[in-house]
Amino acid sequence: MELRHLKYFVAVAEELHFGRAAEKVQITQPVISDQIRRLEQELGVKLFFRTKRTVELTEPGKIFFKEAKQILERVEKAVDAVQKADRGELGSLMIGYTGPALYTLLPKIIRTFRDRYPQVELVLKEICTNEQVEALNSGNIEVGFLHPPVDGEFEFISIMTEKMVLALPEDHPLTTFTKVPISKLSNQSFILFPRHEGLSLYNRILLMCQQAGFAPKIVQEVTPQPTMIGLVAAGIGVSLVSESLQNINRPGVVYRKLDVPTPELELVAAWKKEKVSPVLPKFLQVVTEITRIN
Amino acid sequence: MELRHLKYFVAVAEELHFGRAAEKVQITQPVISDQIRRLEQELGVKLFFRTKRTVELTEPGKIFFKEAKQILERVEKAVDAVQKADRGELGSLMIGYTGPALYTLLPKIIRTFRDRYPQVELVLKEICTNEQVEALNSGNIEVGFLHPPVDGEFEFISIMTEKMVLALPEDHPLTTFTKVPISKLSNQSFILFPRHEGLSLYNRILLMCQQAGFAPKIVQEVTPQPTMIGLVAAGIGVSLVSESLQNINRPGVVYRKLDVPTPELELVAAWKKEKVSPVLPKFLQVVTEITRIN
DNA sequence: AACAATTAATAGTTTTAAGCTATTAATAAA
DNA sequence: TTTATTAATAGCTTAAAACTATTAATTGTT
Repeated sequence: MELRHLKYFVAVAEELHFGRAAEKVQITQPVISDQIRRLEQELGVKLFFRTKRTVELTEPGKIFFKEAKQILERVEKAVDAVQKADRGELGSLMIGYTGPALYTLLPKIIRTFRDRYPQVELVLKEICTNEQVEALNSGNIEVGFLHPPVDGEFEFISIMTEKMVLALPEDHPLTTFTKVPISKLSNQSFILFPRHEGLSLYNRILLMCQQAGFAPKIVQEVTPQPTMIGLVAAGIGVSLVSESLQNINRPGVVYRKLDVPTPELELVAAWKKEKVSPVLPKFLQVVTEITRIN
Repeated sequence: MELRHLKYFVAVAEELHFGRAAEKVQITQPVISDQIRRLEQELGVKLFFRTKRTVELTEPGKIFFKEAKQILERVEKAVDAVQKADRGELGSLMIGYTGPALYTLLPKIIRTFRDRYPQVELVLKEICTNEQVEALNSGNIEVGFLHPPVDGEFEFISIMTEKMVLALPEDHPLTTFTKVPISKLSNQSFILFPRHEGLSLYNRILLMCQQAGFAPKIVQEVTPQPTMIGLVAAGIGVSLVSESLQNINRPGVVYRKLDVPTPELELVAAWKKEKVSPVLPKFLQVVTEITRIN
């Protein structure tokens, strides 16, 4: 049995006339007669009562009619779905991101993409840069919002570059400075993110301190950044965070620039050139648009 | 696109290997390669990434895989359904019946059939004998439980024959008789069913009275029988009902035989020989069984 | 590095069956 | 009785499904 048989059968069942049914499906009448006969033979079931003049569905025929129509509809839908999927308008996309992405452009990108392609399911995973690299390589995510530098062959769109700012408890003596001299930090307790969460940035921060002549006294390594400034507010120490974190209004915390250039945190969208799913280009298009506007 | 393409596609998607897939669907490997290529071309969508050595589903391919599997399942179910319907194990049956059928064997017949063929929907309609004849002719019902004689070409199974009994209010003077002499009924108020509800029986009752030398004084013509004996209980009059009605225990009503032979009410299952649906023979089989047991 | 094994694709052929035209047989309507 | 309608049949053509044999590319092994 093939879809053709179902198509012809439905046509005859609808018209109850072999000639008109044949016309409807664009073939000649003897073909329809023959194909219905074969279908009945294969099923072992008489689908029509027919004389030389009249055609009528049998009871089993009526049952099969309902089924056949639904199957043909289903097939149409399947074809539509696979073609939509091919155009990237249906399917799913695994996305990795870091905290800083979440506090800047990612929400807007997600919202815009959702509006434009509602049939694509976006699966979001907050994971750090080097785990994103692994996930991209293994195919666990298709695109990552992460912080260079990274090893491996990736394509990039640069989203933004952020400076770091000093987060202080509001009653801290250093809040009197508009730009805090870095030398004043030599005796401060530091709250930083764990080293493995951002090796490059971590090292650049240490380097900055080293060049100012001291090694920072790190009392806590935590993540994510909202937790870091929570500890700052609690008076545990000071912290260096990306400037976009100021978008979150956290009582008890005050932000100050340093008097030296700080390490910069670049956010990029990264993906593997090979095995790009149809959804990805549509997503990157949105990323580009949103990045350009901001 | 034909079901064949879906079948081959699903095989390749499951095996991710053209050779093994070919084996699975019992054809040779080049055929599968060719058919998948044609399918992709018709859809306009690449379903597999493939090298000379490896096969992998694309994202649209994964979408289509889910759909295709479900469609094939649906087809199997449809084939099963139409074959079940052909054996009379699935479908529906319109049944007509009169009141007396309902108080005797019909419930047991229905229950037995339901247990045996749970996928057949029984549609029951309480209609009088001559309306059943029309319904049988027009195809509105396929089988009727009715009371002969009827005009027209029908097949029959005789279910049972009932005598009539006199229904009396419990405080009625005639209750003193074990067998009530018919002559005593000449002055009684009669509650009977409407003439058109059972022309033959009605006439036979009148004839019985006439032979006893009187015409019954009919004060109410109502239906169904439970309503009739309700009126008897209320003291409106006496009634002649089928003896099976005694199965319903109605306080305030007492039943007595007459001293003459009463008209007999035969209950039969009747159907048209032409256009018998596959369900009907299965139903009639149950009717025969239940009738034989009782 | 060379060789063997694996595997999807290609080429060429056979077979199946889909589909066509012409006609027939049966039935209903005029 | 005649005419029109309509499903089925017969015979033929064409399309495509499926086969065998082979190739080309890739992976793994010696």
